[in-house]
Amino acid sequence: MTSSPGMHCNNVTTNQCVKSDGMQEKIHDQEDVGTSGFGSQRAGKQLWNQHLSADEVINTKDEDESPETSPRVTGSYSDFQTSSSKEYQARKKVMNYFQSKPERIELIADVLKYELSRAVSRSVDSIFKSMPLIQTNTEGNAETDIRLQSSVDQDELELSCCGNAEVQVPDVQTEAMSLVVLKPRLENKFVHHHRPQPPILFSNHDSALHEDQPTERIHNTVRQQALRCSQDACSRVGPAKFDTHRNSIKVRSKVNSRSVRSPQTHTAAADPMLMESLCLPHVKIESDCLVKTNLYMLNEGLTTNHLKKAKLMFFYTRYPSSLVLKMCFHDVQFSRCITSQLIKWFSNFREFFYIQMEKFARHALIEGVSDVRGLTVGRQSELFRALNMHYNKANDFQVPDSFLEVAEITLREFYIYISMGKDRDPSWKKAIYKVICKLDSDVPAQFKTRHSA
DNA sequence: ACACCCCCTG
DNA sequence: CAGGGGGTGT
Repeated sequence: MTSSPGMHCNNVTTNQCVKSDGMQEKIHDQEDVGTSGFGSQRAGKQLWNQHLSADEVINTKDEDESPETSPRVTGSYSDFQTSSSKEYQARKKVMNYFQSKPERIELIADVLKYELSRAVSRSVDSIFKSMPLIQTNTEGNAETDIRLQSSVDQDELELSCCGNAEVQVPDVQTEAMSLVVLKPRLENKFVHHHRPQPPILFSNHDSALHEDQPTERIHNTVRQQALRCSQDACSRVGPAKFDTHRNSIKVRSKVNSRSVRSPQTHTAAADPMLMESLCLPHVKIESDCLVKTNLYMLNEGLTTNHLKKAKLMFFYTRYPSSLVLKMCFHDVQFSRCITSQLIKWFSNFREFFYIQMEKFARHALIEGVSDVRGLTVGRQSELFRALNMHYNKANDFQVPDSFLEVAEITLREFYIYISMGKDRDPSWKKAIYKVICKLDSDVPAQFKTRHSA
């Protein structure tokens, strides 16, 4: 009962911060956009309380019923000091009284033990509840006051019971703050499109976090996440992926990936073994959820959504470089196998593309088209419909004009070569490929942002 | 040796 | 779309 509670508090708090930050990416599809911060906060608290053990529920109740230790909405640090001072004076009188009654010393000792135990429990809980709000909520609303008061309370506790005032909350807050602040701003490319851009729901976590998401929602969702993890995110990945050894590795690779955050590692913070050692049931649940969510966010395999995205990319690039692929699929843990698979996909796309071109070129020759200028590829053309059906089956993506131009050029190339009888050369298509590969255009940034990756 | 591509096949 | 063979370039 010396420094270990304080250390635990700190580690737990750090875990919580990393966790809430790490969860951000899959948050927004689970939140009602119209939910106010306060309402959301309340909902989160309710969910959070469902994780409390019976003892903790009792403590929470006591907290509400004990005015001398309960944080007040309108309270301030000076108020706290004043009340603390009064409390001390009162206790001093009581102690003086009991000094003359030795038989009651044991009783008062028990009472004090109970109070201390309760304060520790409540303080640990208050750290969890207050951290994200302390970081970023600059508005002096009631919620903030409550959280700050809890923080002060907790700080006081650690100063008195841990004897090591340097490790405390401010450092943890600073670290957590850095995680939030360092998150790169997302560019909202979609607003520039003249047509309601299809949501581009490509990948497993296409529901990426909106940049200016209120902290309350992040905070709140961490708790909801803890509840849902066994049904939702966890079900997206195979159960075999969660052995303890891999957990720490995957978490670290997540942090170090081209991901939201700074390259700093939080090994201790993300170490599930450490969190399990804390013997806090709700922390354990969230540690599992954190690990699984991280796995969930960094795919080890390509999904059908990745395939859809790749097909749409084909409208811009027929021969994507590895770099482009990595930029557009940075939610995937790249390996030789993944790269090969992506390359193979585009190879298959090209194959279909060229087959269609050859087919329609020959068809045009048979139909007696005598001038290449008569060969066009419009959006109403049969050729385009065939291509669109293959690469954009849902027809929810606005195919760029540049693709129509490339298709037209390709069709004419095939037509010319065939009409000249060059298709007798076994490698006659190579010359066409050489032309077409130079017609790639840049993949729009929206394919490279976290919204789509 | 390796990466990448095309072609063929199922 | 994936697997595999064969070709080409570095």
